[in-house]
Amino acid sequence: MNSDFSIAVHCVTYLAKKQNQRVTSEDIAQSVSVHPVRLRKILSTLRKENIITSKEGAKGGFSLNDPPEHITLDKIFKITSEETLVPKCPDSNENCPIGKNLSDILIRIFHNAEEHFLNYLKGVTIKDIIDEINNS
Amino acid sequence: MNSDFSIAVHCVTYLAKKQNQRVTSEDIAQSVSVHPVRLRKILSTLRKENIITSKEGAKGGFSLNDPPEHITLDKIFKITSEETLVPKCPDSNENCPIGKNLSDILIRIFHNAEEHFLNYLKGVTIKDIIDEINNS
DNA sequence: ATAAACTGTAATCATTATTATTACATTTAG
DNA sequence: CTAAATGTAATAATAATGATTACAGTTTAT
Repeated sequence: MNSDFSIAVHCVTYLAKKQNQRVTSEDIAQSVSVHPVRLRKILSTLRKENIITSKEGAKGGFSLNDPPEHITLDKIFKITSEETLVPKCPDSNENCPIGKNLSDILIRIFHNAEEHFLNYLKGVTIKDIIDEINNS
Repeated sequence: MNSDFSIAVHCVTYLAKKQNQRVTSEDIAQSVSVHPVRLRKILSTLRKENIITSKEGAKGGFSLNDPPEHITLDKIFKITSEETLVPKCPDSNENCPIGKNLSDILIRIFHNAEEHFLNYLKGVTIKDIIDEINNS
């Protein structure tokens, strides 16, 4: 798994803290310690999923669409990292009854496990994170 | 995440199918399509956790310790892949209140999410997998 | 209308993680 | 004593991730 998810959460949290302001990728990059181009790629997917809005050009930047208490982590996880929990299986031997079927079976099992995982993340909002930050 | 977990499940399932026989890493490698040395490394960790027994030397090999219905996937996952769900966070800016705290908070959240994930895997045994293979 | 400050994105390079392979020590059966 | 195994370290090859460069397009302000 790459770190797109945690970077995305960082971005959204950052934007939530600066609600009603427009923030540049350069600015966010300062906080996350990640190259602005990479951030823009991640922010771009968040935009396509209507989590944030971007504005090009001078005085442009990014801003949150919804209040932090409405943004749950499962959504961000789905956008950035869906399916990454499902393990890669080596392409096992087609002539072996175990190898032949195991991959499909494991994928199914992991799908279910991932749902339990996401279900927990659904209960955590960006506001929860901000509250935790404020209390620490 | 690497594919150690799915390889380990494959190995254990294979050994379960050949209960009371001793199987070589070469033999398992045929089914999994993975290099025997890599298998032995993974099998070695399973041995240390008492999932399987190995015997060196001629006529040596690997065998299962317990009946398949007693082996749950969460155990195998813990052995091979514990903590791999917790996202890597870039070392973010210490001078930024968000960056400073977010990493710890995310790690905590993911710990909890992983528990839900494992809890589901705890309900799946190697016997379940064998049954699925037999029915397909 | 043009310069400056942005986003959007493709392409390349560097780094890291994963996997395969080689080599060899050790153990055991026959 | 030899052949067939495991155990494991070291190296090499491949794949994934991440940083950087380059540049096109958009918008603001002068």
